Parts: sequence; C-alpha cells; structure tokens
Amino acid sequence: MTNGKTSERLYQDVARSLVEELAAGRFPVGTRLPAERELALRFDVSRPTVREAMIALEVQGFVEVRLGSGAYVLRLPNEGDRPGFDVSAFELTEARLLFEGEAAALAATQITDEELTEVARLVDDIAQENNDPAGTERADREFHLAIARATRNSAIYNAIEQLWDLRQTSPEAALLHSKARTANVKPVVEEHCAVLDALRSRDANAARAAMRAHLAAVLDGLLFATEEQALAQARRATQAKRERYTRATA
Amino acid sequence: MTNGKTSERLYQDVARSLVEELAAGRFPVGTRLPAERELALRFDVSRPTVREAMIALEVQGFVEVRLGSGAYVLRLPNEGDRPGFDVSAFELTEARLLFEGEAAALAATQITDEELTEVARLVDDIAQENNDPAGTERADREFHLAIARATRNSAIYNAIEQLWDLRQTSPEAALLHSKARTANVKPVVEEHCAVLDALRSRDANAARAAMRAHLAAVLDGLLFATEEQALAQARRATQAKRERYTRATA
DNA sequence: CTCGTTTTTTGGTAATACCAATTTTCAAAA
DNA sequence: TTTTGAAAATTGGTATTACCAAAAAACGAG
Repeated sequence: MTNGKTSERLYQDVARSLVEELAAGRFPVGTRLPAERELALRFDVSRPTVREAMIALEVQGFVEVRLGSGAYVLRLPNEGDRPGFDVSAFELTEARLLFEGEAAALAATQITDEELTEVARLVDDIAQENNDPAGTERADREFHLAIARATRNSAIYNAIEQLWDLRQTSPEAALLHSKARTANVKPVVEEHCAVLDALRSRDANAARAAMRAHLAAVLDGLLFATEEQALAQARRATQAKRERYTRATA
Repeated sequence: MTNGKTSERLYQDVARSLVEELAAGRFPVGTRLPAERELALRFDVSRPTVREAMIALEVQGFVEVRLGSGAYVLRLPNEGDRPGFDVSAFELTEARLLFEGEAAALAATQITDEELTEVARLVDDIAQENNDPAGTERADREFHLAIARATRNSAIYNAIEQLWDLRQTSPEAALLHSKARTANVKPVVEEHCAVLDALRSRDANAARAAMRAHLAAVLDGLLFATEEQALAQARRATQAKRERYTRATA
C-alpha cells in the first residue's frame, strides 16, 4: 500500500510498514494500533499474517498486546532498530578498545581468585587451539567475556557481549576479523597474558593499558588485512582511518 | 511437556520451551529444528501458534527459517536473552560512567561545529524544561546521545543508546532515576555545560573527566535517593556500594 | 553410478470459526 | 439526572482446514 518494497515474507512487510508508521509518529506512545482485522483489510493480508507481524513488534518491545483491548505502543523505534544497521570491523574494534579497556580496569578491582584461574585457563585454551580457527574465536570470546563478567556489572557485561554478537551481523566484518586473526595468533596470546598479569596484580591502570594495547594491535591487524586486498583508492581511505584510530588510541 | 509453566500466551510458552532447549544444547548451531507440524503435535498446539513462536525466535535472531527446508539454528541464547534480566540503576550508571566517559573523549576529537551547536542547544533545552520531568528526561537523553553520535562510531552510539533503553526495562530503576533527578536539575545543567566546554576546546581528557564527574554526581544522587527510603540493613549495603563506586571513579 | 524426474516434506498464506476478555452501549433504577 | 448493571459489540487468542510454492528426498532411467 504505502510501500512497494516486498520481501520474501509477508509478515515482514507488514511489520516493516508498521515500524515505519511508528517512526513517522503516526502512533504516539500509549496509543492503540488499529485492530488486527482492520489491519488485515488495510494491508490486504490474512489475519494470521497480521498476527505474525504483531508478534514481531511485540518481541522487539514496540507494542504491548492486551487481550480484548488491542495493541498499545510502548516505545518508538530508534536508530539501532532500523534495518541496514551494520557496523564495520573498525568501528566494532574501536568500541571494544574503549569499553573493554574500562571494563578491564574495573575488573582488576573486583576479580576473585577463582575468576583469575578461569581467565588463565582461557588464555591457555586459545594457545592450544591455534590450529582450529573456530575454536580460537570461541576461546577468544570467552576470555573477553570472562573479564567483563568479573566487573560484577550486568550492564557492562551485556553491552560487551552484544558488541561481540554484532560481529556476526555483518558477514564482511566476520570474514575480515577471522582473516586478521589467523596471522596474529601468537601475539594475541602474549597480549592476553599481559592483561592477565595486570588483573593478577589488581592494577586497574595496567589492566586498562594492556587491554587497550591488545585491541590496538587487533585494530592494526584489521588495517593490514584490509590493505592487503585494497586498491590504491581504498588505501587512501585506510590511511585516513589509521590516522584517526591512532589518534584515538594515544 | 518439559515445563509446566504457563503464561497468558501460548506462543510464548512454545518459544520459551524452544529457547530452553536451545540453551540446553539440544539443537546445536546449524542444525534444523523439527518441522512446524511436528512441533504442533509435540506441544499440542495448532500450527499457527507454532509459527508465532517461530517468528519470535526468528526476530530474536535465534533461527533462520528457510522456505521448504526448515528452521535452522543461527545462535544460542546467552545471558542477556534469558528472562529476569534487569540491571540495577547503579550498574547502569556505572556502565554509563565508564562508556560515556570514553565516548566523550573520542567525540572531542571528532565533533564538528554543527554538532557543537546542536549539543549546546540541548543543554539549553534541559535548562528550559526544568518543570516538566518527562521533557527533562528526554532532553537529557538527547544530550548524551548527541555526544555518542559525534564519535562517528555506530557501534559506540548503539551501545550507549541501548544502555539508555535498559532504564525502561526495569520499573524500579526508572522510578529511582526520576526521583534522583528531580532534586538535582541545576547541578546537571552545570555539569552538562562543563562537558560542552571540554568538547568545544577539543580536549579529550577534559571531556572524559567532565563526563565522568557528571555521571559520578548522578551516581551520588542515586545513592542518596536510595538512602532516603532505606532501612538500616539496606544502608550497610549502600555503604559498600559507595565504597566500590568511588573506588571505580577514582 | 549418475543424472533427471517424480514424490514427499516443509514452510507461506488464506479463510473460517469459536472462545474469552474487554470495552462500549444503553436501558433500568435510584 | 446520575448511577448502575446487564447486554451487545469489539478485540485478541486459538484451532482447523486447505492449498500453494519451494526445497529435499526418493526413485527410476540411462
């Protein structure tokens, strides 16, 4: 109706149209959406399809469905909810550098001996599985998440975990990450050891510095991996990025 | 079947059961879930209900449904996906202190003149609407998000935005926040001004310090608001928290 | 054993019906 | 007139059935 874009699934079209109407301010927070039967007529689909779209909105926290009453707007979509949201590997690693650096600093003041042995075990894990790329990735993730968990702050842990999940949302980013990792397995282990040592001594500043150094190295690996397959035109853009990220790291 | 818990909505029961089976490792990543018709038999519900549950899983990124083939596991549920996840106002503000501090530092090196005027306008906004609590909250949020946007890093912006959204997930936390704010409107404006000045001078360290000072003050306000209504027993816990957070801030 | 066709399985959607909770309507009663 | 309360209409919740299209599996010809 209002939009010609058609995806494979009808309920996605309906849900997307409704989200667009929400974003456009058509239905302010607290107001009631049209009835399912009415929406079925408006979109020219069956009621089960409208219900499927409704559940998609409900799961995303946009609306609350009340039996016998209707669907009421809970919140409006914001940037992150819009489609086409994928972060580059650079943005992702920059964010991790800043956030995980602070998380490591906080973790250094909170970590228990048990958690230290757990982190140490994960450092060994990544050293062992240097053959299997999938195992290495998993061990790396667990290492970083264990430190985030040691902050005893679920908001911090959740945010960092979501940054790792973001890697999967973009195939190119995931590929770039794995490519950048293969060449730098041994340095990664050493950098992880440095972080572990700082945590052991409960030195917040050292932990922050070690974590930032590690992720700065990852960032360098990404830049190198990009350059390897880049044209001269892309090389200029990379150079600009390098300037920016080295500035941010300093 | 495996679980007796029953909520208002059937599709939620089915979806929850499936998520539990995923978390239990019953269906590894990449494997196919049973067919919709089979699940309908297993859960003793109709196929539309199974489909609704399937869409809930799909929206949450757990499975990918392929026409004519089946539903395949994309990722396993993690901590943040489990129910009962709500962060305390303290955790949330501590996370913001660390993350937004770094974001402000990065923003100071990236912000444009146009964005500076935008941030300045938002500082005025919160000063104007010091009567309307809802308007104050909105202006406050926009101020912080504008700074996050100035980092030019969508991963950072998204993470900070989600921290703000987390506030709404817990009614108690939202109430505590609004209560803590009402008393401290004028100091907030001054602290925002300090952040703005640091951004204007493109001083990353000053921006980080100003933002951390602001959020440390918010944290203090939260502790005060908690104490006001706390019993002696709760007071001891608060004291422990104060020690911890002041340590983290130092 | 390989390749192409047929059959079966599986998801996608529609249509209909009925129930339960809520909301609205409206008439009876105070 | 206002209030109250029951009846009617609205709305979501679920089940049933049916049919289509795409994919996968089975199968048969070569």
